[in-house]
Amino acid sequence: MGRPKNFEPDVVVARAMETFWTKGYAGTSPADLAEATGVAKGSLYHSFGSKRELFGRALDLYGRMGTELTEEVLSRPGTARERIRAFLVLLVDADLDGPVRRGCLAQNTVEELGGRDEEATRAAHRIEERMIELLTARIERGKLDGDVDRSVDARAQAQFLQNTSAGLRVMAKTFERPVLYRIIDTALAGL
Amino acid sequence: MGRPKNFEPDVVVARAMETFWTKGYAGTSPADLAEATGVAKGSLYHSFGSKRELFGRALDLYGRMGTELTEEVLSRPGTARERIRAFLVLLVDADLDGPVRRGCLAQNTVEELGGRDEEATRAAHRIEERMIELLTARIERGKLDGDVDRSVDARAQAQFLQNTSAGLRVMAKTFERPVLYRIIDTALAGL
DNA sequence: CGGATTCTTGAACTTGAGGTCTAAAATTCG
DNA sequence: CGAATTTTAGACCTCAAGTTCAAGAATCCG
Repeated sequence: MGRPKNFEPDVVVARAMETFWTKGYAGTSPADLAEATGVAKGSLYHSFGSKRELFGRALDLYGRMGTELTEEVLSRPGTARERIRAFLVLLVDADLDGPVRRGCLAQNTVEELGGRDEEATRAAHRIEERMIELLTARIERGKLDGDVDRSVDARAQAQFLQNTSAGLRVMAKTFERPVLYRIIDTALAGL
Repeated sequence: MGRPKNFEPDVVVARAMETFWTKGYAGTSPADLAEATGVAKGSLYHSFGSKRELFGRALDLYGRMGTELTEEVLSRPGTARERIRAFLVLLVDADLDGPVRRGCLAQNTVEELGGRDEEATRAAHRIEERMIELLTARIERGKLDGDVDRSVDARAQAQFLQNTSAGLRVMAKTFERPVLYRIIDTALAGL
């Protein structure tokens, strides 16, 4: 029944994600996507409908990958504080070690499309909310483990840490590593 | 000699700034600028050279206005902590009370043009550095006044606070006021 | 007043983005 | 094998962004 697709949709979405992440939504042209994915423009439109839809899939994938990575990093052995530091350091390092400092796709989306694309903005917001959940859970566990003081408001701390992370991902675009590391140290003083 | 301009360049730059701030660099077309400033496209090009150059002037103005406002807010009577809280609250309120949540122009510029426009990125970065200077100075003064503990590393705190501010301006695009205020409270715990 | 000079403006031009369409190619099923 | 069905590549279309320009308007100087 018909000719089979010549590409793996998941791979195409992943490559599209990389491109959007690096060049931004508006900054990515259909031609860019065709080149990045190795699939011709016509086929992309046939399979994904529009640039905007493909972006939606890419953002979705980004959220799932990010959540997964975060869970993984936070659940490794150590105190809440150690694990959260590792998490923040990872974000900074990932940005600074890459060829371009691209920050966080969800955040970039809010910045670029905020106010102009309700759905994309909400999707990005949900990703941020989920990060707060994961941080909250890790802090709660720290309380049970005894490495976090009982008086700490886990949710408030988590929101604060998400804010710190958001700041870092912007700051990482122009500031150098020692400054960013020092910010992490200062931010963790309250845990 | 020659026909006089029939507009005030400073006013045009200020209006252009508002437009870039609200719609982003790429999102602002020459037609938008003509409409916002009341000056015909051709005249704008005659006077300012290009969209990019006009943006440069706008960003410059933004930096000066921001610096001025910050100095003003930080120098009013009160402890360092009170003044810095007022400063952060002001940023959040300004964003949430406006018709659109536009964040910080300097930061938006880094997000949008980072990596693609070296000069704009550097200009925006200088604005952020200048904020750190102002915060550092205010904390140092707090130490002299006796309302900040001598053991505090003023510069590290200032960098951390700039990071918090950067985070808030992104978070303010999708999170609600109580969350943002709580983040401010948590961030100020170290002062 | 005439001319030199500088400004104003709408129209015209160029380019590339975003998207559609089609003819050819590939594959499965009967 | 051939019919039916789907994918593919890229030519093609439309539209707006960003810029330039030619023609006219206002001012100063002699």
